[in-house]
Amino acid sequence: MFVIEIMKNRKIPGETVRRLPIYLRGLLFLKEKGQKNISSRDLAEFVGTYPWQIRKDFSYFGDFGVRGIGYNIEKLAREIKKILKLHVVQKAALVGVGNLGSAFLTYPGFEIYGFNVAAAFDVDPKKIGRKINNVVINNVSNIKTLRKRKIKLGIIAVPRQAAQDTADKLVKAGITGILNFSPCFITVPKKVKVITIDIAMDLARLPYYMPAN
Amino acid sequence: MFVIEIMKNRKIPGETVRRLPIYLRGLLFLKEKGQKNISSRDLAEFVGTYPWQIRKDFSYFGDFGVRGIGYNIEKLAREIKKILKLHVVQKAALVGVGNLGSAFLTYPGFEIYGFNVAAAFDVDPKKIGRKINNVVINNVSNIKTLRKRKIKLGIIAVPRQAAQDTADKLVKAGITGILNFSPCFITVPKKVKVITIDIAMDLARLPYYMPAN
DNA sequence: TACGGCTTGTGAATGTGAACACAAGCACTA
DNA sequence: TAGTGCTTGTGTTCACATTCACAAGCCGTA
Repeated sequence: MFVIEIMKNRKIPGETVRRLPIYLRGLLFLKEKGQKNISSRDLAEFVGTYPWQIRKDFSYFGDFGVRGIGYNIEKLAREIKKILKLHVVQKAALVGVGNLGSAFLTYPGFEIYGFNVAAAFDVDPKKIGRKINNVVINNVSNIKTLRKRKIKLGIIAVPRQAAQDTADKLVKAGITGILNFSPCFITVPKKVKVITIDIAMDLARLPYYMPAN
Repeated sequence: MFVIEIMKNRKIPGETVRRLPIYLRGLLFLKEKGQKNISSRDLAEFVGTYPWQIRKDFSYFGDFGVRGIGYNIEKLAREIKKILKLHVVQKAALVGVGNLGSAFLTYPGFEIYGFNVAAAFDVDPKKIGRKINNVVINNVSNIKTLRKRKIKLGIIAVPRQAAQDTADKLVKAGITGILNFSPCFITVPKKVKVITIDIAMDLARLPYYMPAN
């Protein structure tokens, strides 16, 4: 039997994928500070988890560390970016330029992951044509242009009652990933991945954990 | 042996608590529409989960349904609110009135869960004194007034480098629950519950699930 | 009161992820 | 080359969450 393990072919836990951006965020910060290497113990403390969790997570993708030394910060960040497909600039389209939507157009946090909010849409004629952070707000009827522009990522920040319709339009325009900020469940074809963030909903489970007085 | 089960005394899975606001959101919507009862099957389809999941989740807290009929929407919503301690108005304080923070002050979604953003703080003298949605923006140095006002819930929307300091101040002011929008891990005493939402981070795991082309 | 149709509530089985504990392996020193 | 100190990578164990399958129970009807 001459079996050579070319690739680690195990199934990746969803929880591991969820944590990768957390690690990346921490690593990029540490790299900025000029640090070269870090042990799983120190990284764990920094990002708020446990060393074994970190080592296990990385072990699904390859041997990124050096025994006795730890992980090379720059190399590890590069590897995670590759896994998450963030090694190329990811263009995203925003639909709904209300208070929340506007905030996203100027939000500085997207950049570190290599995101670029490259298009914005709204239905309000008063907003259309205006420019926020160098992005011109377009009429929603032009969503279909996303296909030509090869934008695959959509951000929904419209009122709830318009969310499903917006999702349908985005899917028709060739979007395959949606970040949904509307407080509702939306239905999409299986090939499209949706992540919903309901801001109030996360707040809503906080009191449960708080002492009565 | 005359043992009467007064309360269901089992340990509640964290995942169940995480889902309760989802159910509540759906139920309040259906109630608005005038619907009286709903089966676990229909509710599951509406909120994007499975009937057995819903039944199991509720079973930790009591017998809320009626066999053969389903759940009374109004009663169930009331029960969930009680479990989540949302049956009384929960006042929250916002720290950081930038683009994102301003959006929260006008965000309509908090209301349905019974939240009231009752105070806002910033460091920028230009913003202090201004009023957004009937809330006067206060100097951060006045955070300590939260204790007197019995506000127990804090929302952090400041730049990353100020996040930990803000959290410390909130804790000192008696806050016991924090919703953190800054893209970093913050350390607090064990009695304080923190939920961190990093908007870009959720976006960051989307490309992983998207087809290469 | 008995029966049929329907839906809940839940023990048990299955699946998934977290935590552990330790062998493997690198750097450095002598 | 052998030894020491340190940190990774991972098989195994343990804990938690999902899914199943079905008995229990309500309602309407006759």
